[in-house]
Amino acid sequence: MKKKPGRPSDQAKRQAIIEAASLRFFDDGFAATSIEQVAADAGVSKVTIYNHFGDKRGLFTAAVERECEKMRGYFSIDQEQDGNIRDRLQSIGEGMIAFLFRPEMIQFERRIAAETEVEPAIGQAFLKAGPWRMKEAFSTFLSHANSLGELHVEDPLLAAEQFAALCKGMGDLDQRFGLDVSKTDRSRRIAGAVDVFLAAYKG
Amino acid sequence: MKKKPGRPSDQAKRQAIIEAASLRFFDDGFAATSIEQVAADAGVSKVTIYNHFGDKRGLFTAAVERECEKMRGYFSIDQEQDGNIRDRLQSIGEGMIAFLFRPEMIQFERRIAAETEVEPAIGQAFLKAGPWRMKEAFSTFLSHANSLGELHVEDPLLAAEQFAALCKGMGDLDQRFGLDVSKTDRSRRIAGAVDVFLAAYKG
DNA sequence: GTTTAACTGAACGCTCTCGTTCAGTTAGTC
DNA sequence: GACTAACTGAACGAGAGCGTTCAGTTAAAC
Repeated sequence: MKKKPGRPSDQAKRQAIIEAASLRFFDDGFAATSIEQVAADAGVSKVTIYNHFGDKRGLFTAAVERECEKMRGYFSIDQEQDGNIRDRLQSIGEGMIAFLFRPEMIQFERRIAAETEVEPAIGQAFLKAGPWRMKEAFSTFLSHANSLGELHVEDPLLAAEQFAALCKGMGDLDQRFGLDVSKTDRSRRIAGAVDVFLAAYKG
Repeated sequence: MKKKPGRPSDQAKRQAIIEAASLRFFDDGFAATSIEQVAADAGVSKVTIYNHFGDKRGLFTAAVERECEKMRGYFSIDQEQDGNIRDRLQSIGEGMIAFLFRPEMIQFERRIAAETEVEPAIGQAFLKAGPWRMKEAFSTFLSHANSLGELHVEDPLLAAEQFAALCKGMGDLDQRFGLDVSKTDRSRRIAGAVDVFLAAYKG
């Protein structure tokens, strides 16, 4: 199997390159990032990057994959929490917003959206790793609450979307277009989301 | 007042430049657009562009302003429609989504978001001309419905955000990341939005 | 030790676009 | 017609970054 002769490729270097590339790409953007800069950051020769990833797009794709991989770890909603349904919704909403409104996340989404134009697969990969995964996780939570009679939800996937959307409100727009959303604004939206959601779905 | 000697600057050319620049900038992006291309499109010399707008950013800013100006015309919600409140909400939701989910709008938002990083004022200008304006308009509609007793809304601005967010659901993400959202998906979300909204706010 | 292939550093060709310069033309005002 | 300033076309300088090449070094396998 592994009877490849010659010096083996250095996986630690490969990882260092992807790491450095992620930082640059998602901080500065695809066009504004130079391969030479990434090489310098990773402590590696430029040629090594081309050997590993072929070209700039190849490197970007690898960086996106790694970032999506990271993201997959984040979504898990405890099905068996205690506290009443109202409090649980509240805390789930807070967690979601805290996660989504981080500046790095906003920035990352901007980059992905921009590159989706030229490479639609990138957008899809992000959707699967992020939003859709979150929606699935939350909708199973809702199904569970439904079967316990705490909620009365007929379409858990739709309801999951609705709750997430209510929590964001128009705050995601403010964030994307450069404004900070204060803690109190976030709380107001989340509280309002819980109110509306329960008014519609209380069991 | 207007006693400027010499050949007057050609306002028709100026408009043609902005027009051409808008197309290129919002189709291809800021970096990918070359001044020479814009000059060719507008049937104008490159020097003329520099005389009018100083540099590339100046031209971009002018294009954004023009586009925001256009957008301001679009938001008006008839306060005195007939039909019950349910039908009116439905049709407002449909109008909103049809407007927001146009590919040109998605594209425009991507560009603005990208440039907001380097020029925060651009993001603010967009928010004021677009989302905030829409929110205002819809919230006065809600206030009106409230005073008629059709709805019971205590915080019209929050409720306006909620309705808009419910209509979008996660469809705006799908759009931004390269997927088409089908007519039926949109309708399902809008219908769901009306249901939830009325459950919470029916007078 | 020999072989094979990954890595390095530096240099190079290439292309692209911004922004400028300049001589010459054109469109209005006095 | 004289004046002034906007416009044109073409050329240029300058910088940046991609991707390649090459001679030389290093790390593993046999």
